[in-house]
Amino acid sequence: MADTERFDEPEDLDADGLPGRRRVKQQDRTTKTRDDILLVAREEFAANGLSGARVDAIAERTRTSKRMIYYHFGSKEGLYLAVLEHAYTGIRKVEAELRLADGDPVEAMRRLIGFTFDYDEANPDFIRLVTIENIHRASHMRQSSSLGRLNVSIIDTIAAILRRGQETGVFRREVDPIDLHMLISSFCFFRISNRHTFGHIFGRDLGEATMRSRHRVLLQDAVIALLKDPQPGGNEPEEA
Amino acid sequence: MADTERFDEPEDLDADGLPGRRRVKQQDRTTKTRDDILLVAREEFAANGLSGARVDAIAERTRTSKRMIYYHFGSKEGLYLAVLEHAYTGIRKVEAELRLADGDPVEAMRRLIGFTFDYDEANPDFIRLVTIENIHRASHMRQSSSLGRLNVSIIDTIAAILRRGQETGVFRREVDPIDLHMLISSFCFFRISNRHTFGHIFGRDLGEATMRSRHRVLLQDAVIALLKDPQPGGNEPEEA
DNA sequence: GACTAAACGAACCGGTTCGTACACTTTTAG
DNA sequence: CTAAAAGTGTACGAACCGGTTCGTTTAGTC
Repeated sequence: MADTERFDEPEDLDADGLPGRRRVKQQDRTTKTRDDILLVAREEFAANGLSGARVDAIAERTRTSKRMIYYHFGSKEGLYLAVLEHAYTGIRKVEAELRLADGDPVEAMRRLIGFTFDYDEANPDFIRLVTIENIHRASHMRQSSSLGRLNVSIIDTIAAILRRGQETGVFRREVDPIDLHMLISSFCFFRISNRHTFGHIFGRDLGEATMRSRHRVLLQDAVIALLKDPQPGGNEPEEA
Repeated sequence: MADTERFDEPEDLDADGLPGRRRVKQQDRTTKTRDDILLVAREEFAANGLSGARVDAIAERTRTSKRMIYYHFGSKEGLYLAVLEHAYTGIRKVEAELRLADGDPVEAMRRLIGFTFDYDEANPDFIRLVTIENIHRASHMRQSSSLGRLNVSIIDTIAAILRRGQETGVFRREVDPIDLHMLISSFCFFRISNRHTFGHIFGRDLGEATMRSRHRVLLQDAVIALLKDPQPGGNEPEEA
């Protein structure tokens, strides 16, 4: 016993009054080990998917052993979930640091789009993890309490920019912030997630720098054009 | 022998001069068997990914046996590739039937977007297969000769609409047709591919009908607004 | 009816993979 | 200092799974 039931969080912040200065070192080392495993596991899961990933392969590339993976994370799925949570926590933290409340709404919106674009570009592993989780119909994500708690500040940021733009009069169309976030995200995400099939079919390397900057501006322009457009959505005639 | 090297296409159109009318029935049955396997395999692969899919599971749900899968397709990967080719052939065929050359460019563009939107919505399994193939970095796709031959008529269609719009003067911006296709596709694709994670995080059911039609119009409006917009792409100031 | 080749089924094999038992060391608490 | 608790490595088991072997049935040909 004491072998199982260890995973799922540190939980050992000296409960009693005494400081337990000694414990810090151990705690520190444990965190290091966990993080080391987490990093390698992220790569492995991102590269091969959940069932494609090999626990042994992860263990080999870690400075610890497979035994430790099960000690800390309980199971392959437990490890996967931890990786997923870790990745999401990462982006949420960065998103929360966005400070775009002031200044020209158009410029702020361009910035925000540029940020999302760059983040996805810089974090293909995160994109892959999300993709994989979708293949599994977000079933692991749903089991996670920590992922449920995370609030998504980027929506508030978008909403704020939108409101200011409407007050100023530059944005003449009302758009749901989440819808807009989806419009932005989808393009940024797709560029990374589908780069291989899309690139192959159309004979393009989506990683190329010139294309990257062209796409970045394209998305920004499209969103701005949409927001400035007064037209409340035209009808298309039904099937001829 | 004669056991391997059977897969990869019918190839048995009576080589000699004799008609071989009888053969038709047999050929027919073979096609039925193959298609039966292909259908079940598509579901299994779409549901569980390449390594997650179980050949035994596919065999069980087929009216034939595992033996037949290997008889017809050679290997698990061979089967997967066949499924992928089949799926791509499907959409290419439908795309080629689009007739949008005439009429109002704006209306034609709305139609085209609506078509892509609806196709993705109606074929989640296809979306999943593409997703899975991207996880594997399109490595199987690259091995396929049949997928290389397929030309993508939708790009020509887009280009034609764009040209007409520019001639008419309604479209004031020049956009690369493939870029535009990507902008359209990404949104339609994302709505399906990421519906689970996105839905969970934002507490939304992306399958809901009201949201579906709202998103459909949103994308159409965004693209049209972009195309009408004369501005050749504004700069965003660098990091403050 | 005799013959051939394709279509098929059951049982099986060998390698892989997740997870664990056991034995051992290190750290922390009293 | 001592005992409990936490951390660690090795080696292995049991299930699983892709792929094959071998033999049988069916369809078509002469």
